[in-house]
Amino acid sequence: MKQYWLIKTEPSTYGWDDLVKKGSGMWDGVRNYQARNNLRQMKQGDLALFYHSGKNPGITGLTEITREAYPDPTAVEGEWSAVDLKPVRPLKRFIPLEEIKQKRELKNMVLVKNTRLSVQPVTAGEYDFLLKMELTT
DNA sequence: GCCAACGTTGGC
DNA sequence: GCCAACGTTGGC
Repeated sequence: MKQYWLIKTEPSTYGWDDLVKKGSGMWDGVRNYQARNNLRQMKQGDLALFYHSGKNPGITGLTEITREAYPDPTAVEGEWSAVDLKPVRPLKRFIPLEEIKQKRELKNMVLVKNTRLSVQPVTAGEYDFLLKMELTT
């Protein structure tokens, strides 16, 4: 069964445009155990929503996991993991965090409940709802 | 730039 | 094993 995820990034460091420019990316540098464990759960073909944090936070695009967890080459110490992913498409419109927080259907999203987790699971219900939001204004 | 929330570290 | 101190993330 396909799983859904949400990955956060600071656009000034590495944003959607960077990923699109390169065509694919290695998701490395995760240094939080919960986030790492989520990375390790990812399967090839899983979809991950691409979220920009910082100024004007929200979801910008959709990505697909192309390589499952392997040791993070940027880790000098400790057992950390990285995955590879590629952009699928930008969302038809940017979905701001502010709007997500207003939806009753999304009030249990990890994004809302645990704002600081950088790699998090998204339920199928939440995923479907977000894709519907994408089509409305 | 501030601060709340959370994770990690280290003393005991 | 508890908890205070500290560092980091990320919304505002």
